[in-house]
Amino acid sequence: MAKQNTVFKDAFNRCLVLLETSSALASEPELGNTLGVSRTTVRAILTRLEEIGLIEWSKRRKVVLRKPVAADYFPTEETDSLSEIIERSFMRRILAGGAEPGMQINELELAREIGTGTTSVREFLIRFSRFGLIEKRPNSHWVLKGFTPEFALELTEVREMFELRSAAAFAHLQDDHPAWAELDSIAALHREILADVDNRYREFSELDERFHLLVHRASRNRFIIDFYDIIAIVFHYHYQWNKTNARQRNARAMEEHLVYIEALKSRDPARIEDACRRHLKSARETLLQSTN
Amino acid sequence: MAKQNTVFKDAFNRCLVLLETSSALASEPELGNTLGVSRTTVRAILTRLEEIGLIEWSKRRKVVLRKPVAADYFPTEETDSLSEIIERSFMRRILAGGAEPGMQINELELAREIGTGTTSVREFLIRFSRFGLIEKRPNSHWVLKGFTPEFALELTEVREMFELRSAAAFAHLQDDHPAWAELDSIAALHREILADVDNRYREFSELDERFHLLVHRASRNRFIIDFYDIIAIVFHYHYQWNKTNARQRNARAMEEHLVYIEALKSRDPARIEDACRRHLKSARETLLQSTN
DNA sequence: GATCTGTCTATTGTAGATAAAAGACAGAAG
DNA sequence: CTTCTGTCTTTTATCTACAATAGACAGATC
Repeated sequence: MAKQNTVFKDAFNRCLVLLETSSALASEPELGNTLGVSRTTVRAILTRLEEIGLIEWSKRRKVVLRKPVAADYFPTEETDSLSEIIERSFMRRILAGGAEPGMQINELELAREIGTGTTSVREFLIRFSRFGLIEKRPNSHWVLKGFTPEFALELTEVREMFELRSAAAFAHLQDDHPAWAELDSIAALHREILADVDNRYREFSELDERFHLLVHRASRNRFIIDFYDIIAIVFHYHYQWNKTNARQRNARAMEEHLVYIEALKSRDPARIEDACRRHLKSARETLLQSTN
Repeated sequence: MAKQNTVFKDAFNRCLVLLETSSALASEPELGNTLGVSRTTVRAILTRLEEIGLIEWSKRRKVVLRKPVAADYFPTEETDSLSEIIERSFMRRILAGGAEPGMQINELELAREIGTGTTSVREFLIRFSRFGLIEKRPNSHWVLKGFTPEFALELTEVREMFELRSAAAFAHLQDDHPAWAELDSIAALHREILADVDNRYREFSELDERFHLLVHRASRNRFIIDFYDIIAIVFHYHYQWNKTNARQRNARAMEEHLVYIEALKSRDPARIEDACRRHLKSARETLLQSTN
């Protein structure tokens, strides 16, 4: 295969979701916009919808014949892009276990294990190297530096610098800046989840990312915002594979977030700094506990 | 061609330099160590040295027959690795002119212009993207964000945070830490160059990088140290293509460095911060002047 | 005349192949 | 018994090819 058609499959599935509720389909360019794909892909989707008898399609006329059923969807395994698959597979290896710092990483071996070509693995490793967990020996292998306490400390040191500055910048956003509305919506979601924390504590991971990214954005500095990718990926996988005390940890973090959010809304620099520091301190401790 | 033999050619040239002074050759593993290449490459070098009649070689016996002459060397164009060629060629395009922010970057076109395959260009762009000057639209082209004043300001904002912290950390290095000796050697070189600044001001670029990298290293934080790559590459090409007032600018920067170095040696936090801030301020202004 | 569709072209994402370079191992030489 | 060389295998760096996807343009439809 030269290229996976995951863009098509994923967009197709999302199109089926649209059809669940709506009984009509927009024009090709409009659909492309909605699904975030090109018209070429839209036409491939329409062609398939017609093939499986979901619609009748002739030029502008698109008649929905029936509601989609489970069997119409592509299996979710087939809708992940190759880079997502490689990332997950790689992160599992290095965060979830058995990967000693100093270990060599072999492109060919990794590619075979994941069932993909070497080019994709290589490109993934290059992209991933900016996270500071691996390093290349030119003309030779990659070296795993490992998810060690040093890594966690270096990461959080920079994070603290960046987030304190971003939080301070947040206080100076215009009153009508959309970030304030987003902040309220995030706060509301926190309260909702906390009210039913036993069942919904797993939603914290995504919320956490949304909140901190919003704060970092206030810096209006691409390097600070981009750096948040590293935090996000580390915490994302960390939450996924380190479940000890998850409910309790998440509840505590959400309480801290709410204090932090109130501080931001007060625009009082000292209060913001205090709330931010407190939260970052406990985030650092959480992360440190899971290093090897 | 599957792979350029630039490693071989470059190591071969460096081996000739060794032969200029020395009249004997060490064992294969030792030579490999000296040149930083594998024994496979060392043997390829020895084979060629024999072919062009520079040595006689039989097992452990290596007899140098004559001194190398200019014609023995590979031309320098052939010793640059592909990624260096791509980097230079790309930086010239975006820093030296005619590249508007928002412009699309076409992998195939770039590859053709540089005379290389698309894979190498792609990998370069991925590596380069961490510098914040370009951005990828998935399944589509790259977008040039451009060497704009915003870029320069965002870059220097982070740089200032990092360097102030690193400089402060420098003051706490052990007395016997090798960085102190390196600092002295850097200071001496500054004085040397300043004494003959009209002829030697071009050496500043390299010296600047050496000095600031030394300071950043004191942070012992991989993210801070890695970030210095961005500064280094930007300033490197900036010095190369923006020659207006170069002599004067460099002289001023060197004076500032000397004050900064003295401050570091005093280990007085306030004095360090002051010297560091002054220098960073003028570095920022220099950079800003050359943005478009 | 604005927006749509049919058709065509250009570009990206990925696999597979191959030369260069690294590196492993056994036997030779000190 | 340590270090070297001869030989062989493994891995990386790079090219080329090709399907998926994006995107451009002209004529059709509202």
